[in-house]
Amino acid sequence: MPELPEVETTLRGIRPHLEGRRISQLHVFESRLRWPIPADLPAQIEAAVVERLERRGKYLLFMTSRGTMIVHLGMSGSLRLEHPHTATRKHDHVQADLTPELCLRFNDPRRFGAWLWTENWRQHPLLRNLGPEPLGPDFSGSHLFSASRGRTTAVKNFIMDHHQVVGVGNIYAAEALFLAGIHPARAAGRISRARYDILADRIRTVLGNAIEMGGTTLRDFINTDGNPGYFKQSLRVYGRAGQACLTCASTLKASRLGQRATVYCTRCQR
DNA sequence: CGAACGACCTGCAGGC
DNA sequence: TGCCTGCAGGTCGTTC
Repeated sequence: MPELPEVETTLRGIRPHLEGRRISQLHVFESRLRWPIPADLPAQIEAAVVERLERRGKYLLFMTSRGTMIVHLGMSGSLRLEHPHTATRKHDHVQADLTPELCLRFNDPRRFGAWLWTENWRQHPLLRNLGPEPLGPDFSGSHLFSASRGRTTAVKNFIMDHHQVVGVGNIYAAEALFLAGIHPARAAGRISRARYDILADRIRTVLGNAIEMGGTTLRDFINTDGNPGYFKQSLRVYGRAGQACLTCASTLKASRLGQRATVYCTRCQR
């Protein structure tokens, strides 16, 4: 499920229930995630007050005075707020108790997610070398342009590399390239400054719109399935291989780039 | 350094 | 119905 808009929607949904609140207990039901959950994570986070909940790329940061809990949803992870006495579901791996009436549960069938602890998140190996936030002030076409000089990798792979820009996953990479009229397999180093300006703008637009849609369907994240429910709305190319291009009506083509499914219009994207 | 690819894991859809 | 294959929203680590 999670691309950047889903992570941002999750953040907005759970933040009001986390910030300023103490995690009284952390239950680990299954520690075998992308990396093993550190054995001392419960002891580190327990009784700590979550001063702030932030997002960096697709990582959620539970910041306390003692350190930061890093949470990543991986490919299939989701967070739900529930009553602690309700039954857990299959693949619920972690539960953070907040009040006698409320806990945060992490469900992740594929277990590609992560729960880690760091005392200095800015220097953490997973976070240290991340590129700029696509919706922040440091991201621009000129940034993509200068970072891509000499690179032969396909532009789709390039914008999905979070050392260049964080948070552009497989869905929105395809969507942004369609909106920018750029062929996904074009070498990143052979795209002009002007086209990168357009691409950066489309990345911002497509992610911003998806976050807005998530925000409109978002309630309070309590007793929901953790799924914002807007996924697949208004996608122009992702999942539409073989169907008609919404711009020129020619048949959208599927291919694979970096072992990821890619859909594009051979006529609109060059 | 960059590029390509395997790896991690479960669930589901489709073909036979 | 059951078995097999391939595919899925991420991204790290290894190899060349």
